[in-house]
Amino acid sequence: MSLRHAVLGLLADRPASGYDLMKRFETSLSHAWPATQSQVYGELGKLAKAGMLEVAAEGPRGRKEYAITDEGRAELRQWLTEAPPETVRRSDALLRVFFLDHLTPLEAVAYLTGEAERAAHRHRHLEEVNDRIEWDDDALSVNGRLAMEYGLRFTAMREEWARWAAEQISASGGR
Amino acid sequence: MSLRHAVLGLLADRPASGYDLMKRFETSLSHAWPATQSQVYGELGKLAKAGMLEVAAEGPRGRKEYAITDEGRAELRQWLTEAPPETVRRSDALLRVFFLDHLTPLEAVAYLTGEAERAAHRHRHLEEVNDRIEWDDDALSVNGRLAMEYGLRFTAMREEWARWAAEQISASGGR
DNA sequence: TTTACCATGTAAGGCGTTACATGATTTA
DNA sequence: TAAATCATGTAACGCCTTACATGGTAAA
Repeated sequence: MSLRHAVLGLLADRPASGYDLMKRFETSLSHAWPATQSQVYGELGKLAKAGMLEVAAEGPRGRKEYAITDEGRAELRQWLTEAPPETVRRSDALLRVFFLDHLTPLEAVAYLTGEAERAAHRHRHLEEVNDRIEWDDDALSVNGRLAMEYGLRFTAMREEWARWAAEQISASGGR
Repeated sequence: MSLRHAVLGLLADRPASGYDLMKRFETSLSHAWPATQSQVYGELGKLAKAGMLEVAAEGPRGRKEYAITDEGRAELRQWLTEAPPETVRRSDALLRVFFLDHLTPLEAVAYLTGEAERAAHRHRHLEEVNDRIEWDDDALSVNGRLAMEYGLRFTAMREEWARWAAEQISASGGR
C-alpha cells in the first residue's frame, strides 16, 4: 500500500499534476517504487476523495494540480515514523538459485556469471549518474545521496556474491 | 509469473501434494518467493490443465500427488537458462529514504538506526540457522548454501548502509 | 473422544500491468 | 500545418492477500 505514500511524499515537497508526478516516478523513484500512469491517476483520485489531497489549481488542457492537506501530511509522517517492518520481498533471482541443480554445472555457472555481469553493469551505470549529478547540500540531495549509496552498495554486493557463487559451483561441480 | 516456476522447481525434485509444497514454501522459499495456500492450489490446477503436471497418485483425505511432466521440465529449464532480466523491485525501505527530509534529523536518524537493527537481527537469525543446518555435499545443499550466503551478505550490507546513512544525517543535520 | 494435523478448495477485494481512448496546446 | 508534448482517464486481466468453508485421519 505504499503507492499512496510515494504520491504523498512527492506532493509534500510541492503541488503537482499527475503528469508531473509521472516524471518523478520515472526518474527518482523508478528503482524504489515504480508506478504506471494508470496507477498514479487512480491514486490521486482516491487520495483526494479521502481528504489527503486537494485540487489546488486547474490549468490548460484539463490540468489539475494537487496539493497535500494536513491530513495527508499526518498520514505521511505516520508511515515514515511508525516504520512497519518492510513487506516480504520476492526475488526472481534468488528463486532461481534454489533450482540451479536442475541445470548442468556449466549452465549454472553461466547463469551466475550473467548475474554478476548484470550487477556490474548496473553498478557502472549508477556511478556514471552519480558523477554527473551535482549534489547540493539541501535536504533532497542528502536523501538522493543516501539512495544512490544504497544502490552502489547493493549492486557491488550482488556482483561479488554471484562471482563467489559461480566459483562454488565450479569447485563442487568439477569433481 | 514466477510462482509457476517455483512450483515446477519444487516438483522437479520429487512428486508432492499441495500440502507438501506449502511446507516447502514456508521454509526454504519463504524469503525468495512466498506463496499462500490459495495460490499454490490454484497454480497446481492451472499447471495440470496446461499439461506441465499430472496427478501421479491419490491418497487418503483427497490427497493428490502431483508429478512434473516433460513439458513442465522443459518450461523450468527454459526459465532457468533464458534468464530474463529480473523484474523491477519495489522497496518500501528505499522509498522512505527519499522522504526522510519530511522528518526532523533526529527522527530520521532513529528510523535509520532501527533499520540497521532490523538488518542486524535478521543477520544473526540467519547465522543461527546456518550453524544449525548440517550441510551435505549434495546438490540441494550447494544451492541452499548459495542462498544462505546471499542472505548473510545482504543483511550485512544493509546494516552497514543504514549505520552509514544515519551518520550522514547526523553530520548534515547537526549543523 | 477430543485434539492435532492432513488436505483441498472458493470468494472478495486490492494492487499492478498493458492497452485503449481522447483531446488540447505548443513548437518547428 | 504537422509533430511533439501535455494531460487525463477507462477497461481487462492477472497476481496476491485474507477470509471463509469443509471434511478426513491419526494420535493422545
